[in-house]
Amino acid sequence: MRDGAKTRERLDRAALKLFVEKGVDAATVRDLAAAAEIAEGTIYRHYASKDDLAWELFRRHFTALAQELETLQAREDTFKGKLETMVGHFCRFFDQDQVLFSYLLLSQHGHLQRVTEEMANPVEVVCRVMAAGVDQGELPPQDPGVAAAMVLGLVLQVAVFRIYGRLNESLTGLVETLTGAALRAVGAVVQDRNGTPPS
Amino acid sequence: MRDGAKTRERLDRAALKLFVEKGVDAATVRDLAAAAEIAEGTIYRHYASKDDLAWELFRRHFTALAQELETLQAREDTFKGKLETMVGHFCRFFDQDQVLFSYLLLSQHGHLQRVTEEMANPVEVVCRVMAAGVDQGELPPQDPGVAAAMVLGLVLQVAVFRIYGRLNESLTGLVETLTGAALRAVGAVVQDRNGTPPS
Amino acid sequence: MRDGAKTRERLDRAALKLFVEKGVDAATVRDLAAAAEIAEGTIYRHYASKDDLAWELFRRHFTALAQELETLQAREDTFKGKLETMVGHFCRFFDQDQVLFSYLLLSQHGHLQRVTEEMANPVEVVCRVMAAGVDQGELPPQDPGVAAAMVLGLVLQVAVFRIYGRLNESLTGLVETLTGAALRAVGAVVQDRNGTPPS
Amino acid sequence: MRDGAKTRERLDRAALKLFVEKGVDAATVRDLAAAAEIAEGTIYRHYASKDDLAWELFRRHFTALAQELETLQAREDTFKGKLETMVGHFCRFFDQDQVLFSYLLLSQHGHLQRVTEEMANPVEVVCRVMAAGVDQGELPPQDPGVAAAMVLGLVLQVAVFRIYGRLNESLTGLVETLTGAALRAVGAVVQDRNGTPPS
DNA sequence: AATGAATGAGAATTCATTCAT
DNA sequence: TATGAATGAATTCTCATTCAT
Repeated sequence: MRDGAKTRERLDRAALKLFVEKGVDAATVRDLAAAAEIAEGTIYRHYASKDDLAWELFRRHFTALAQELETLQAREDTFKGKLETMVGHFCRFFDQDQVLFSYLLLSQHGHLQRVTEEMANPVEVVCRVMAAGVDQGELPPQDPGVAAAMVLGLVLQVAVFRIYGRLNESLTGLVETLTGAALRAVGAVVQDRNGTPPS
Repeated sequence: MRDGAKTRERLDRAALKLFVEKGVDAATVRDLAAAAEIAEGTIYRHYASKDDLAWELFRRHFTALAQELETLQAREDTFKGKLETMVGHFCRFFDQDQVLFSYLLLSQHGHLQRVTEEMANPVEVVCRVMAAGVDQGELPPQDPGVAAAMVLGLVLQVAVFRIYGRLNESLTGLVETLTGAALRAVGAVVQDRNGTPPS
Repeated sequence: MRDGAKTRERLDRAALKLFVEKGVDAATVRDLAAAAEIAEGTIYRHYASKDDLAWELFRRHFTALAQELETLQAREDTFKGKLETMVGHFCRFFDQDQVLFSYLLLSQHGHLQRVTEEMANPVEVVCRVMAAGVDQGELPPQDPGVAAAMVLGLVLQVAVFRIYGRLNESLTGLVETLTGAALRAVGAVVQDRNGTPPS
Repeated sequence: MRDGAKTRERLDRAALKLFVEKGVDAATVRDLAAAAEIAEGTIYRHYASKDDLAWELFRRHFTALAQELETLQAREDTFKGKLETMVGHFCRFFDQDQVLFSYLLLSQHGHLQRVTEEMANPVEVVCRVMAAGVDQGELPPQDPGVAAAMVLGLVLQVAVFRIYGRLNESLTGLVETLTGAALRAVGAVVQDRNGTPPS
């Protein structure tokens, strides 16, 4: 029982790492077992299949991220507050567990078809925040979907640049920059470049 | 003698389509041959391997896109002009050949490791435009890499939303919105939401 | 768990037999698996490739033969003794395991390029015995390489005739004939046809 | 007609060379066409199949060699004369066209099954000369098959050593050595090492 | 006769999964 | 639970041969 949990934890981390390094398809069960230092057959004590492992890792953290974003944005009253806290969370998440963040980011296209409407979904959270911002008049009238895409892309592409070594700063250090840029992009503020509102 | 060029054209289109639909790994050589209505062996008269086909398709259009962007931005004198023309090109490209655009967008993570410095690279073009904008004082001082990531992400994520059906408008119809958002994000203009400069 | 050693043994014997019957190239992996009564994939748990299997089978027994010849010749003091014991060994080897002997004999040209200087080599053993015979004055002055070739050819071609059904006697029954002929060929004895030294 | 003959000649030489270098199975039709500087399809204007080409090259020269040996030995009256002329022919053949000789020598095991009794066969010629030598009392009583094998092996293995670089002399230079060794091996002479009969 | 693109059967190999221990 | 040898279906790739030009 104890051991089972530890074994599974080792497997999960090893899988995350290999899936990011080589891609889900290219990482073989043999690779996974070797990296987790367990036997190949043991994987099937914990997951029904390799695909199930990949999906389960995605689903688990994808929904967890959605729930975290949901909780955080709900605490804030203003659109600006919600956006700031969400951008901040993305950045901290990236810095705290780049492997996991990269997995969600890079493997999403292989999993998105299986994501159902019922599942907690970070993209939906962002969309809803945008729609609310427009509804509340905190944002100029616009397609909330477009706004969500722009904000999400703005942050995630910086993560991609970081992953590929085009950028070396921590994302946490860029929170203000990104938040400011996002707010300006969606027209939430008309202000100078630094993201600080005019006094 | 049979016409090799036409055969290859059929193969290229079929491969692009299948690679986008199922992913490079999941699309089998058998699938490709069936979709292109050629024999499996014929594929190997045109490409050394399935991977070579996937890579060659990526490389060819990735560098072509870079060259197009380069040509277009060079025609413009101002940062704003360069950005507008680049965003416009992305949007038109998407609307004209969504399959090809999707291939470049979704398969990039499987190919980026093989991209060398010598290759024409759309990301580099955007980065250089940003750096020049900062140098010329058209943009507030900032990390050009971060700026490039933000602009690129802003546009590409809208394309992703479009691909996954979250958005239904043509990207061409969003050119002004995206350009305005991008300009504001990097601090190139201080203005209202619509991207029209204050009179 | 299943017994890997037995599986491998079955595979080795089946491969040896098929390789001799049809040749390495003509024997398919499917043939091998069927003959060994294992699955095709199982072959790759024991050898990296069909070629590796063929080479490993060659290498293993080629060096073993060299070591046996070396041990045997070292026990003898005279050139004549060394030659007799080596010819005897070849003949007994043939009679005891014609499949294995045939494999070494018939497949050699496909493997000889991979034989390195470091590997124990039966041909080298024979060459060294010839050189020593000349050095010790037990043999008239002559090129030891030519002498080795003649002795080796004399014995091996009889094996070839046996394999192709031109001869039906056991090689063991020909040991004295072959030894005598070999000794006379290299000028080690001047005597009558039967290999018995003049009294 | 003219051209056809030249094309075929180029193909034959290229095939011989490649078959020796890589083996019949490993040499592809593409290789052959490239080496002969003709199109792949052209090969089938001259031979029904790759196997037919390999076999035809073997058969043609195998039987030619048999006929030459037959003619030469028939000119000689004594066993010794016959053996000398045959050994001489093998050696000259080797020196004049090593590629062709090597092809016959190294590819024989892949073709011997198709050799019929009716075909002129160099091995048979040697066997018949041996049998006649025993019948005429020029040779001590012995199995002519064994004698033929020994003589043949003695000469051919020297050729093998030459092919693999263990020997550097021309075979023609070894004719006397080989003839003497062969005669002594089969008991045709009782004499010194040099192959010169006692005066 | 010659060409070389296209074919497709068949080969080697991979690898997720099963199962005896 | 854990192991890792064995499985075999599926995959990639090869290459002798065909055939339209």
